[in-house]
Amino acid sequence: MDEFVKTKLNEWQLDTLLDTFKEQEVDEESFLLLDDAAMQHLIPKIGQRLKFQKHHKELLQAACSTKDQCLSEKNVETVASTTLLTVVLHPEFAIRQMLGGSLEGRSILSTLDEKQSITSKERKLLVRLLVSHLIEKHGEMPPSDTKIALAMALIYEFPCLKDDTGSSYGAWYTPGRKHRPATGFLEERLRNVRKRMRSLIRPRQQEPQEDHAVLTPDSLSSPQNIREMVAWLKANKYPVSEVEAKMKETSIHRSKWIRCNGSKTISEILREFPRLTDNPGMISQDFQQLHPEAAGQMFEKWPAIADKILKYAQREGKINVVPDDVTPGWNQYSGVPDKCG
DNA sequence: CACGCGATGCTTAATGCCGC
DNA sequence: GCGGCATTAAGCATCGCGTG
Repeated sequence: MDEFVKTKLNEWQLDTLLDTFKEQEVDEESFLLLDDAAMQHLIPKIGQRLKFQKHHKELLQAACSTKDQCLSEKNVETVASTTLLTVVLHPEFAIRQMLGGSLEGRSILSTLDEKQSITSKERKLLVRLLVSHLIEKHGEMPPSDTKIALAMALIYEFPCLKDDTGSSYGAWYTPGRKHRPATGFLEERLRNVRKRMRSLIRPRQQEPQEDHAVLTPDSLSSPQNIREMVAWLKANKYPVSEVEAKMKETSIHRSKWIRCNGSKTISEILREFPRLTDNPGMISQDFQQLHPEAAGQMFEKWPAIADKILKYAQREGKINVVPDDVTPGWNQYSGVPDKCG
């Protein structure tokens, strides 16, 4: 333990923790890197821990806001121990790595490096890439600390992206206060992503009957008939013509079943309807039944939208991996594009 | 009660698509 | 290429909920 840690603990009236910090060899560098898990380990008493967390957070924020001053004075060494932490604290927010993973990201990186500025179009793209990464790592509702960390990491990496708000990153993320919601490019993008996700899910959950109130194959069949057909389909792969006919008749039932109580995993779906994958054309037949007006477009645009669907499925935990190359013949997970393959 | 935070809805601007 | 239309995103305001 060094002088910095002693001073801080005394300052924060948490000197009873001195022994623990000394025992755990917490020095200035590791002090600044302490995360929630480490704090929990070091400070088992909740009251003390909360006080510590509060002061620790303030210290980090103060360090960041003074960073620019420090940089302008070329006092790099001072900066190293106080402001680099914002990036080190959240190693997943290595901005260059995050952007370097895509062609557009690399283009933005070179623009920022060369011109020290970006256009509004590039800024939007940058926000999309960062938020996509954020959602991938932390879900749709990342805590505000995480969003602050991302914004801080961004302006640390590219000081030209600083704004004239007090924090220098307020344009990218500003936590909510005084009855005002959080804002900033990152927050706004997150909000839009959430809005779109929910609008995709909600109508299906709320109005499954209304959607297909028209006469459709299985609206003409009794529930008993449907159950019988589903049971038959579980046990029989042949004759193919009969499988296709029964799959067609049960398409609406299947769609409702998949969507009821949230949604099903792919393995659940395939357990209930194994013919979806082992009989080519069944999924596209379902889609044709459910959305006849869009089936053609779906087929034509499949290569472009497959990747989006897979990424969404991965994020929702429906599948574990996303193949690099989604070809029209792909049917490893659900057989969705089997019309093509 | 004040505050932080997220949800929602609205307006406006930007962008994409399509037919000519 | 251009104009009209539809869709999407950004920005803002308001509301509700949980917490201290």
